Amino acid sequence: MEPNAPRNDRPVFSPLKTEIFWILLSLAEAPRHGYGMLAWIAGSSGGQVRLGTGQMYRHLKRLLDDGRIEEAPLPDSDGNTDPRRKYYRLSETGRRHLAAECGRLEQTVRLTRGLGLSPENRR
Amino acid sequence: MEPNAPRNDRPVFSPLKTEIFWILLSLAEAPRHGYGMLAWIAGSSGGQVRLGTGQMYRHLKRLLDDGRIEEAPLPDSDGNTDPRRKYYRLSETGRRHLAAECGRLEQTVRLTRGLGLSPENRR
DNA sequence: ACGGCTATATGCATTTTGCATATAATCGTG
DNA sequence: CACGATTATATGCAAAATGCATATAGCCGT
Repeated sequence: MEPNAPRNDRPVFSPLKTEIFWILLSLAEAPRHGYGMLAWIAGSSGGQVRLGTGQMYRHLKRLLDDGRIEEAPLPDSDGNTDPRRKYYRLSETGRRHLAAECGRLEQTVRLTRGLGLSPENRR
Repeated sequence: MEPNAPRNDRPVFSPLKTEIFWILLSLAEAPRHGYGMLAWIAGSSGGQVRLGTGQMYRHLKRLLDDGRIEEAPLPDSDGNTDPRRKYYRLSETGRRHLAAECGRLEQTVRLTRGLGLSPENRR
């Protein structure tokens, strides 16, 4: 084994870091704009996933470049009031990546449980 | 809401980044040394979690300082051959943190599934 | 018209990463 | 027993990512 082997051969669907996972997840239900995603993530994660606005918008830029999200038209639900809002949605690739990561998380949980880690001692 | 609020009030059991999770997980079964942990992680994650030796030993140092792992005596299983080997085990805190994170992952998976992400389209 | 929230974006010091490399001990094989 | 391959821990450094402050500006109620 050569633990220092280069890692640039990363597949497209490499493991997602927590923040990216949640950003994609915040778009699973419906298109949102950045600030709305921040609020959704704060709420849905119970405040545990913490993202500043700086990180959010930088990640959005990269996810757009990667083709994992794409700009979406203003939904009807939006009163169309604020011209600053930019809506995004998952691309097909982004949705698959999210599903793949969820599968990975499931496997990880199974492995962890199998090693005797109980759901007690939470928090 | 103030999405740019400071985040230094992080609780002790903040979400673990993937690499740290796997490092702790590699100690759940039995004490190991750094290089052994690398091999275990590469195997158990199916090669998906990639850690170089540099990251590993720097993380170990930090986890020791944090009190989430502690040095352990050489186990009998080890032929006691190599004096370079340093064994580590989970501290009680580390084990709780690992269990907590596993619970968090479970919740995340449930939420994700609830949003209609199917386990298909894996990889 | 003022203050507070919504919304996107940039600046910058600090930290973290990826990867190469250093150092050294063990082990198998000729 | 000398050698090369592998095991094992550790450091160096350029590049990237992060935390947090700040800039900019539109909305909304009073």
